[in-house]
Amino acid sequence: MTFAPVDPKTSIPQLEERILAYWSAHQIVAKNLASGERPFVFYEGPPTANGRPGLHHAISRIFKDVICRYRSMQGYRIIGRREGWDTHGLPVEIEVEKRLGFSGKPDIERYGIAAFNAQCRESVWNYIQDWRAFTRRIAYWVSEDAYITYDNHYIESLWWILRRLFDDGMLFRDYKVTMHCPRCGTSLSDHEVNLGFQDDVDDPSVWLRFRVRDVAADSPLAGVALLAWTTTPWTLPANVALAVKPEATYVVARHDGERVLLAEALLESVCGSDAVVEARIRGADLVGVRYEHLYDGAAAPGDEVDSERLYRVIADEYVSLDDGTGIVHIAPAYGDLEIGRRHGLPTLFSVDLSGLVLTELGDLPFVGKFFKAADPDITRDLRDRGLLFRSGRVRHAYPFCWRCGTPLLYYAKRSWYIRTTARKDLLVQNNQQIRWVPEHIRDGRFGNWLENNIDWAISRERYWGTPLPIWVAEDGYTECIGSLAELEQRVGRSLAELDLHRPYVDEITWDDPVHGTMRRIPDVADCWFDSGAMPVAQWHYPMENQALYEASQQADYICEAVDQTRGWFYTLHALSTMLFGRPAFHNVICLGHILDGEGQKMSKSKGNVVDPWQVIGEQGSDALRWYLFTASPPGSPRRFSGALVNETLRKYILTLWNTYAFFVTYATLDGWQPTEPAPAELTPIDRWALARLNALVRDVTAAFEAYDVTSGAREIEVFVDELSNWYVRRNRRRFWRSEADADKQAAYATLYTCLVTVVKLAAPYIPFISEEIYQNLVRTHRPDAAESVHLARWPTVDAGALDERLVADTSVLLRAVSLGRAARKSAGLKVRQPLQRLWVRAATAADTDGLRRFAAELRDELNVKEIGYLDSSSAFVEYRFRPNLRLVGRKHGKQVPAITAALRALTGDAARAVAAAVERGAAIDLPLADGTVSLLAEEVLLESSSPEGFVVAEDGGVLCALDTTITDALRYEGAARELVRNVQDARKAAGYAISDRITILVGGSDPLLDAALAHWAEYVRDETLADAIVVGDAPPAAHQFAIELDGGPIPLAIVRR
RNA sequence: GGGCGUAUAGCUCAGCUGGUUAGAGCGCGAUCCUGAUAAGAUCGAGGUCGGUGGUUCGAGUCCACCUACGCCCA
Repeated sequence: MTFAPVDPKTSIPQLEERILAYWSAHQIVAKNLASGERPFVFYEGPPTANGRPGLHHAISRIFKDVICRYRSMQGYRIIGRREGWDTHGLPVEIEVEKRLGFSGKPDIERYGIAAFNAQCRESVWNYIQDWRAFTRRIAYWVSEDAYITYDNHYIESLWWILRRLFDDGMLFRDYKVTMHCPRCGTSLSDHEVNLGFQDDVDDPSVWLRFRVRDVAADSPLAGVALLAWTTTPWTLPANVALAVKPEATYVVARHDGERVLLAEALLESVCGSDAVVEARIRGADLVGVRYEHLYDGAAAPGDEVDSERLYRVIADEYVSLDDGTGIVHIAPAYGDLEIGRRHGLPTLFSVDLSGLVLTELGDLPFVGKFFKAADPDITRDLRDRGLLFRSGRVRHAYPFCWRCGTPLLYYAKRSWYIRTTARKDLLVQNNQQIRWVPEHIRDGRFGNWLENNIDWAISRERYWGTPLPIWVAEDGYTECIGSLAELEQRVGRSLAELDLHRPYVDEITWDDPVHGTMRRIPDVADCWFDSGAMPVAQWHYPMENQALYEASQQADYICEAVDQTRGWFYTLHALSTMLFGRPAFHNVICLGHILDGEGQKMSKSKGNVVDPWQVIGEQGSDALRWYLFTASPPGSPRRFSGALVNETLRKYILTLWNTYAFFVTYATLDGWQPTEPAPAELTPIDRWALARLNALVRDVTAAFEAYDVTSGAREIEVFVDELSNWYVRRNRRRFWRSEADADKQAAYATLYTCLVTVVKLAAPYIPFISEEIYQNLVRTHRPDAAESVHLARWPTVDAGALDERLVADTSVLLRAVSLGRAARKSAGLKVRQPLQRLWVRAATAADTDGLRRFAAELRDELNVKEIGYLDSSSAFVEYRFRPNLRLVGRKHGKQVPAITAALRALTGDAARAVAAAVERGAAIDLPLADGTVSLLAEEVLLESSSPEGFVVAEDGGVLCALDTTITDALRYEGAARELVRNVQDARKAAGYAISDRITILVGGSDPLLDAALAHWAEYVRDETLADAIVVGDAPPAAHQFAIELDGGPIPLAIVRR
């Protein structure tokens, strides 16, 4: 058995294609999806496939994927790991309308709903091939056994849900304010409204008197007029109440001989400075005060109006004191519906759906006029009746129909609601059981949304959606149908062939013996209802799949972008709470949006949309995945650029790849087998690697358990860097050696264990490279091992291998190495020049002991012969002291500045004595201006500085001092090493094989070179595989070069034997 | 207008319950090391930690207000 050779320069995207082929040939995806025992429930939030998949789809898909893969490797069986497609809704309709050149609902009706919906159904699949290919290429592993929201089975489950809500009294009909175009006769979506906002619209601005009535003659309110302000006089007949702010102060003010009531804060802006305040009243105390209404509004047919509730003052937080009078005219029909519902107010109308003032208002001059045209008449009428306090004009923003330019009406229409407010407490309570990543969503954006919960309006006057299964008779008798069987029972025939969409469902009617003909209401459901109901509907529950549904009632994990807080996250949560009283999901990762390199939102119109296919083609899926996992925490918005993905590729993916390639190269040369018994003896650095590795397993597992995908990946990244740049670099010679001893076995076994384990940890993140490395390292030698790294078990921590002290010691060592290099740099001494001695000291005695353990590594890395350890007994060290603020600050508080100054002032013998005490762990007494303070050893931080005559570098309590004296012997050795390096370079340049033996020809004379060769010839021969070093001219086949030591260039040559 | 979030080096990001001289990677310049590496090391330039005020012996960190941007809602 041998490892397959590894090309260090392999094309990663091509490698990924090969892995895809492997997965497909061996049905790895299917095996993975079917694997596992304990259930782990995942819900796929369904995207709409009517556009090409973009980067933002990539990120949510891979964040879904990574958790499912992790759980799967832990032996969980993932339920619900399947595609889902959101197929209904306005975006789909608009897409089709655009293609057909339509400009509104009348066009659709003329075209025919059946034909239109057929187009919608088709349009949804336009990009499905792109989606499937994309999903496969980024290795998002889901079953193609998709749930589809337009499917009859899916819709039937939705009907079951609606029926349950209806039976519980949770589905009800009420008004809803919509933006209505009186010319087109249709509601506009928010999106359409936004298209037609105009700034600077000229409108009337009128202040009105509402006279107080039914108060005692001695009340301060007797004879007072409430002042209210409006820019829509046409809504005045629909007035049902006046609202004040509960905690605001209102005043009765005498102004121009009359007494008016308004908010104190707005008195001056409305009445000027000469008004006299007669009384002050809190807003809350005005509640219930009755006033004389201006016109009799009209109730809608069938509405019962409770006249007791009409024309009174109410108090509501919604009232603002920014403009107007602090008293707000409330007309629920035309915009104030929410406040009306909060206070149980009736709804009255003043204009109809064509925008004409209702004839029901009686004998008034503006009846029958268009609402905007009625404004001047109404103003004049009120002035004539002495009810107009003041009038003027105002310029503000107002919405117009984007199609025809007609001013829009806010208009309360009949609509169907789910009574979520009835379960508000439970919604809030259940939210507390959910782990949100990032955490702030729970009590922030999502929590606030629940706190301010309003009933969910689920009906839409549209075509392509789930038809609401509500049938109504002329007399208002209403039935909600909960299944196809129920409907069949009503009509008395099979409906097996019925498409559960408009217009076919609309054609289903029956005669109720008591109430007459039952007809379906024309509305369809809000498409968010479709997706929020997926836990039930994806299994066609309760008609089918009871077991599957039972097993997946609550998701362990879901993931979408943050814009879903009021979308899918809410609808899932609301329906689960309404139907079953429990949250729908336990853990949720809420992703931030992807921005372009400049921090701008990616949008087609800006042309800054990055095509994920291009990135994948250039750098591969793994690089893209790793970048998206590590670049920033999932909840933050992230800037994206291809350059950063490339950096990920170079810094991480290729480092891992090259470490692996190094291992395979030498293991193959040596014929090393992973099946060989584990070596009995490990060196400290081997034990370090394994301790680090096991700490990594522990930490990455903990990160995954906390759904902290990013931290886990960053930990792996640090480990791979240390493995490559410390373990492998330090141990290269152990792998090169020709003899196969226990030490070499230990190095192979250690590196092998590290690679195999890290690849398993990385597998959920970067499934392709992990698979490639796993296959070659494991499967080549152990055919009984799992067929894929994704079918392998997640690594467990070997507690016996953990060693915090060893890991800490190594990190001190790495710092000392770095400082030693810095010292060499500042002395201008190459590492190649050996030096006699390095003095070190660390912040604590324990750290210094750690350095002692790794003295050999330190000598080798810094090329010194000896290491000396400094302490207070060394006369040539100077000390500085600082308080350990974390401890001293808590204990001594305000004395900190004095203590800091006193410590800093210590010099000479006093300093030496303190240093000695601290090193012994003894307390010290520090004299201050106002007495003596006793400090414990750990409360004093010790720094040593500049011994004379040494080159020093210091950081974080670690000090390195280099003895820079270069004796002749050291000089010769340095020259010999210089020669070796130059010969090695020349070998490489000449293209010789690693094992080729050579002769070195010295073409000149140099005293230093001669002396170096006199002492170090054998060393040079060994290192360079030279059989001989001779003086002489280069033969024709030789490779010529030159080196410079002390003097001028010395010509040299090598020749292969 | 309201809610939530973000703001730290040219770029991408760390910075734990307040504590010592604010860090890393990339990029730039210089030097070095290297027979796994598209790599690595050291040094340098680059920061009023978005702004103002406050609490504290001590604020990037806590509080208030403000600014810019993003998302959601109105």
